[in-house]
Amino acid sequence: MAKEYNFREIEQKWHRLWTERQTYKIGEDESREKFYVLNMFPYPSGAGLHVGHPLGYIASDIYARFKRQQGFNVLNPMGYDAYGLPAEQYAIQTGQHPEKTTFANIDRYREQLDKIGFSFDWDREVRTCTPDYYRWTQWAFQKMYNSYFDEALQKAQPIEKLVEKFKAEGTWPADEKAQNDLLMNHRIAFLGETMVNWCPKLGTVLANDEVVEGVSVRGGYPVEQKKMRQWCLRVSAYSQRLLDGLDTIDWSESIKETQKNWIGRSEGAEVKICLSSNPSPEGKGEMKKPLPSGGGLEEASFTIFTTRADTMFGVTFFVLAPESELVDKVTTPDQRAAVDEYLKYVKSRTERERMIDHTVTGVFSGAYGINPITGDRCPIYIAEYVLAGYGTGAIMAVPAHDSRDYAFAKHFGLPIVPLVEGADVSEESYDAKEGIVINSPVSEDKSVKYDGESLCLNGLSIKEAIAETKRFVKAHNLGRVKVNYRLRDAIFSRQRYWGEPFPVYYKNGIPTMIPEDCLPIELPQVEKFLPTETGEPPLGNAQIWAWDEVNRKIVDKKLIDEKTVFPIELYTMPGFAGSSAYFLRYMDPKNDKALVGDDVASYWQNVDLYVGGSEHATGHLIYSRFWNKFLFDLGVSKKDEPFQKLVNQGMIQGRSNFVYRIKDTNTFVSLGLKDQYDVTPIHVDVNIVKNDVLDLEAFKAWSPEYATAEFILEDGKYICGWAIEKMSKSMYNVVNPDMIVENYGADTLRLYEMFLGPVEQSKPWDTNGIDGCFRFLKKLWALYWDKDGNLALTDGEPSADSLKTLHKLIKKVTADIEVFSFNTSISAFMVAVNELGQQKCNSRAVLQALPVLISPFAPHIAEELWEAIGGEGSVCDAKWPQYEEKYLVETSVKLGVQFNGKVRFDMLFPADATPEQMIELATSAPEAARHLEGMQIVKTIAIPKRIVNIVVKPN
RNA sequence: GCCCAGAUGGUGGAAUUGGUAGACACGAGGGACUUAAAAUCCCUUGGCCAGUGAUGGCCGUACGGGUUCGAUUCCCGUUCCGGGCACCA
Repeated sequence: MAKEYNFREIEQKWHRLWTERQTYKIGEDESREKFYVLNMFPYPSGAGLHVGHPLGYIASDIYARFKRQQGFNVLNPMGYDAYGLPAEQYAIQTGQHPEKTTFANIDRYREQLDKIGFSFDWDREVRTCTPDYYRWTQWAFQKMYNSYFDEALQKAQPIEKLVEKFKAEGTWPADEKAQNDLLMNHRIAFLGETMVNWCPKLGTVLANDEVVEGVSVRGGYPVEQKKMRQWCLRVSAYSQRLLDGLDTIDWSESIKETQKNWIGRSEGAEVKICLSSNPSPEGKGEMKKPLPSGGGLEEASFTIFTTRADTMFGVTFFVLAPESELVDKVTTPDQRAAVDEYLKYVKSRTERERMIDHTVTGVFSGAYGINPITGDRCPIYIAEYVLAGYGTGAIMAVPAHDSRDYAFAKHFGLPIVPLVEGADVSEESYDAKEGIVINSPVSEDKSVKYDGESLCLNGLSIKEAIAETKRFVKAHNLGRVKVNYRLRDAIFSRQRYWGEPFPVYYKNGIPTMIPEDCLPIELPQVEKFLPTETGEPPLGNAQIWAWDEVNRKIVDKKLIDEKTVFPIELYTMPGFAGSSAYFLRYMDPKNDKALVGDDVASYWQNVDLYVGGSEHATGHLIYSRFWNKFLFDLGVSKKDEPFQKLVNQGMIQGRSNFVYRIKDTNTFVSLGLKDQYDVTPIHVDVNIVKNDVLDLEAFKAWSPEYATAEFILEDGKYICGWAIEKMSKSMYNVVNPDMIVENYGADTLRLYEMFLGPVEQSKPWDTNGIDGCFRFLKKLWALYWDKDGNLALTDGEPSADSLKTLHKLIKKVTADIEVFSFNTSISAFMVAVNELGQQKCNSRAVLQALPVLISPFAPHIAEELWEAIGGEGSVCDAKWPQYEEKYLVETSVKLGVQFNGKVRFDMLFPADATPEQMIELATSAPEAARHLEGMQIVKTIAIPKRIVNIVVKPN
């Protein structure tokens, strides 16, 4: 009896031995080069792992094991993102305390992860909800509170430096409240009264990336705008560095693009527009003199932002955002009623309506502004298509070259002046930034002179015209060059229970940091942790939640006297707080003196390879880059960018199966025959379907409703229909990795997840092909044993074929792992194992290399074989083999010969043939003679080692 | 609307980055072993045409053009699917 591949026994054995021997425990080792592999850690949700979760973990584990075998000291940790909305929502849905569910879920995750055989160093596990971890989240927050962003240095600085600066400038106020307000405008973590995304259903505010199309990402509940006092992080200060950093890291173009869009840098000009003091439409020419400077100007002017400075000559009106403070100032008495009515209308519209419905609305303010370049007097409108939150909340409208301005001008019958040669603006605007400028100015007297110079852009390209206008505006003090970013500050408070408490108390309303050495401030136990629609924070229910300044501890709220005992912040931090610097904590998870020790941080530097989903592009991946840059400014983190290379694993979609019930019966008809009946498709659990064939007995047992089901079969089988859908319980298409491990083993699961296709690509989970991977492992296994179950290796000289197979494999796999092409590596293994089987190879020299090569993919079987052949230690530490070219040399090269691209045949050339010899051989070959008959050779081309082309034409 | 990525057999996907398209796997069909099943092994498998056959020919990488001796690959245009941003001036 040949020895059977008993994966259960093997996998259990090695899980035990790995734990006993601490195979995956690693430390800092200066003698070896470090490599840091990291997965985005999971939210321990209640449903447990499905087959989509391990995809990225398997990919990174393969790479980590590979790097380790290449001699690197590899850090490959895992932990849990346990605070935040998902964990809390699950607790709420199941009516349990989040602490209980979170820890139960973590245990379940751990159990599932352990079955798959990852090389995680579990001694380094972090959980964001444990006090020894979130102590450093609170610590970082306090550092941010005590820092400001120095624009000139482009880095964070201690807030004291800013105080010094204000004092030196003489702008430091005497009043403590004013001092506090002033600093609050500069702190990186600050308390701000801003419009926030308020989600009543979730009972909390949300960050911009947590809201899509006016509804919450989590749950899909409506979100409204509300002015609230909230903690914020000044992420926007880092806009330029976040943008610049993208050029230094190895991320996919699409995710960099997403971040660039999100940061939304636009370079433009701010131009000061004076109000026309002349109420009559005949007020022309009044500004044909340099702008007055100083006194009185502020009241009579506003500033617009534009990226198209070249279009100053085409301005025919100005527009203010309805929320702009200017609206009130400019509105004339006779337009007051109309404006008020319009503002009322705008207010009645939800964010969502405004986003979806783009009909043109607006109202004339009654006021006029003077275009400083042409001196023209243009009406000022108020319209909701201009946003208060971006730029200055005011624009100059150029209908000829902006589609929104165009629509507005058409609607209100305003003039449209084209400025680009050949642009036809009779039907639509010409928005492209290409062309030659005209009408700028139309005539010389339409351009205002400043210090004897007037602007003329005619004949310039648009690009040149933008630059020239910016220069002019700057030179004559009409405005300034300005860069705007779309990226907004992150709202950092949540009116929720399950998050890090803020280490802050309020002393007479002024936020004050709890001393650093008193951290962490632990989350208090409360009975009622549910959020409220009104936004009352659950921490308000905590009784022991006041700060005693003298005794430096948390005390009962009843003791609050506003003298030495003060209320503590009731909000908690959002989910992204804990996930923003966890990669640093893994380096030194047990350090109770620092987030990470300086030596340790210097050794591990940053993450070399980060693997996770692209859905975090505008959330976690922005926040953690920001957070890390801040810590870098502090000197805690050693690299400006936290994640050098990023691989985005694709989503695993569900593949649902359907049965077809004939209407009003309990009879089900197979896929191929369903069109002959009136049927209703019904989702059926994919776990009772194999290769789209329904297990009839299992189906009857699945639900009492189907116990008496009858079937119309085709070829004796019931074939199910299928569709690709989201993997979800309600579609009955969730595949649990435990079942795969149970039936095929972890090694097969690992192989199959990788074999499914490129890691980066989204694809449906389709168990149909899993047998192929299982068969491969059985064949690999069979190479090592003879009929009696004894090791079949011999020490004889391996055959040239076997050596070639082996070295081809080493070459291919080494190259493929390096570029994350795991599906093609596995294909190469399958080819190699088939070849070795056919060669009846039992040479030790060849077969001892295979366990090493396969171990990143299938570590359990690799360990077992490695042990069986007497390998030393764990296969994890076995040296990755090198291939040798000499075994790969072809004795002859098979080449295609083409005649005029139409006729071709294969022939063998000697490997060392020169191009000339190849041509000679090709043209004199008997096969060639047939094709060359009656033909004239026009041209011969020899591509070294590849192909000979002979171009012919009829004689 | 703007930006990014993509489209290859019945299916998942390969293709040394311009050089024999369809590796590998699944599924399907045929065969061997077996009382039978499972397991295992072997053969066929992009389409069409001709031939008893070995084989030969034509078409074929979403569609239409182009560059090239040669294009799945490069260029231009079109269609479709996915992702991001979106009254961002």
